[in-house]
Amino acid sequence: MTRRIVVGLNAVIFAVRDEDARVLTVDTPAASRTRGSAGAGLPSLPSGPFDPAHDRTLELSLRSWVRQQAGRDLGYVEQLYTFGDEGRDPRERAGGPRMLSIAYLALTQDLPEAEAGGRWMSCYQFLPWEDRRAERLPVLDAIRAALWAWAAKAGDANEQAQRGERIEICFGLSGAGWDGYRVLERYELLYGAGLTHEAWSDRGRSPPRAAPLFGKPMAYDHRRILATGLARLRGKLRYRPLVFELIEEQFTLAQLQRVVEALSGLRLHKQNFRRLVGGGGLVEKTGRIEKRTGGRPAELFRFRREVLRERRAPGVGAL
Amino acid sequence: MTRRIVVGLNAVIFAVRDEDARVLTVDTPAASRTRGSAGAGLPSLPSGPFDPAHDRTLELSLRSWVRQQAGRDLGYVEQLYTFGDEGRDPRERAGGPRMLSIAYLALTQDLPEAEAGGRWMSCYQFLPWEDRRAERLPVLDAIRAALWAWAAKAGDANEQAQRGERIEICFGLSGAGWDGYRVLERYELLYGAGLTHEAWSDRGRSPPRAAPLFGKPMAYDHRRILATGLARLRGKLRYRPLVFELIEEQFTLAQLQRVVEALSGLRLHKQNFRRLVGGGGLVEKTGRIEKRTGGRPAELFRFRREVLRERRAPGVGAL
DNA sequence: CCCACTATTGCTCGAAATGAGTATAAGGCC
DNA sequence: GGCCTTATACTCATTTCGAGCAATAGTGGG
Repeated sequence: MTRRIVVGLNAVIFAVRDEDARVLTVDTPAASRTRGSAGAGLPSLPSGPFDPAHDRTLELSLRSWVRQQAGRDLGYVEQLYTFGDEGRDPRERAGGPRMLSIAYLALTQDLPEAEAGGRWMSCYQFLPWEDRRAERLPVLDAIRAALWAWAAKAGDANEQAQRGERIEICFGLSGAGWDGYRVLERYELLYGAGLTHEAWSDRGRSPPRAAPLFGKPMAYDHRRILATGLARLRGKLRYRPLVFELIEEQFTLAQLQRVVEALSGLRLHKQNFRRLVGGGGLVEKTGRIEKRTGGRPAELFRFRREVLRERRAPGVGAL
Repeated sequence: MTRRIVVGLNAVIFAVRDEDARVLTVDTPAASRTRGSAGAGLPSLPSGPFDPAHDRTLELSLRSWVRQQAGRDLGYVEQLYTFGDEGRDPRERAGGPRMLSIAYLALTQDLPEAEAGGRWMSCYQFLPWEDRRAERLPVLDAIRAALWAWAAKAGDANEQAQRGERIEICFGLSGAGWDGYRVLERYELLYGAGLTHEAWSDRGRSPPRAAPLFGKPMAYDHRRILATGLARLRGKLRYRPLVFELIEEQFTLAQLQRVVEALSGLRLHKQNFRRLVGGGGLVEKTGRIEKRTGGRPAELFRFRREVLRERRAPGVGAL
């Protein structure tokens, strides 16, 4: 009845560079590696303790240890989700305390080359199926094949149909098409179908030979947390001007578009994007010009703050 | 460093009856009343302990004590937010443990007359400015007046402008109009302006005489949690078919519309609503007829599950 | 049986947003 | 200058959205 609870804070910190959505990772301390993946130094999300004696609020606590570890202040921060399933951290097993993690989403624009073993890695190494900017994505075909095989293995016809429906909705095979927002649902579907490393290592087993496993694994349930963060970010991009937290103060429309594409994992129609952000009042000209475009020089824009008063849902909607 | 943490679970349980959005409340145990409001038996949200020794997941924990207290199973449940600010629970003060609350949103359709002191209360008793179904809302004028007075009291002109902008955005005075989603922002603005009971009682003070205070108070920070829940519900209504968790299996379009109106706090154009849900494939005819309408009998509809495959964001969008 | 009343249902119409395409402008580079 | 590249300006058909008009099918009163 009086098992101890330890509360940790996790941060999913996003940045964009070189047309790539990146997340800050750290090396997992060897002492706390998961069993099934022992020896593999898996990346994990930055995390720190919540100290109930000193931290006045959860967010301040997060900001303070990130400042200490990364040597810089976070800009935009919002709470994501609290993860508390039994067994999500192997340190619980040996009669240890129950581990809760409160995850936060954070956005930053310049990438400080992180100290203390931190590394900026592309999100899409961990969730490769989420990047649909390329014309053809071989990994998606492989995933679909593996998922259909899993659906076919279901016990009764009813469950087969249910699995099929989930696959269609999650991976955009039905009339609705691909929904960039369903990042977490897709990860959980793959996990449930035994198509991620974590699905096996969490149960202390090693995957069957020749089993297809998709994406690089992370330690603990951190890939799930990353998926939660990316889903939230993509969702909110539609109706809040979050992009501007991730880009310099002045930018060309092409730069802005590339950042949005990197985050949404989709290619956008250039002229319509320009109409959307320009006509929608989301950005305004600065009058200055950027010449290093390779073609015609581009005008520099900045975020137009007044849009917050004018539009109900100022974002790059309809991804 | 080793202050104890107690984790509690809160539930914001919504239901709709008599064209009114209701939330399940319980009487606050006298032992743990807040100082400033001592004597007033304030309603609070149902809450229960999270027992790290026995509860495998947070959601199962929530479901189990709700089942015990209310004698029934919850349907739709989703995690809302984790509240952990110092001082949000007066039990922390006497050197007690740090209190964290993980809040959940739950939806249910039939209202069991709750046992154990539970009562279904209209949300809009606590957040009266959120119900804009009536033509003219005196409370809104009073709120605006009080907020402008607060803005005028700001130190420098810069802060005055900032306050003014927040007021305009939150209360729909600018071009963007009213955004039903910003429930929490509005509550926090009022709280910050000292226009709620809790703003004073949290600091152990009593409000100045003749200070306008809006909405019924709840215990602790539960009104903030309620606002968080209502915001989430309204937001999600737009792109997920959550309404159907709150209504009987078969319903007329007018009934459905009244439920949506109760939740969104807005009046909707009848014919367009019908087009939205019918044409959008969200509902389908059952063939049966409801005669007790007072006018022309109405057809009965049901939720059309296939819409999940067909549309990316099946909801009653654009409230 | 006709009529007033009520609420449902079907339809129209213009404004606005959306998706996709064509054309033109302004740099660098050979 | 001619060519390549990218930015920017317009066009056009389609869909969606907001708002109103009209017809329909019941009830209850005289």
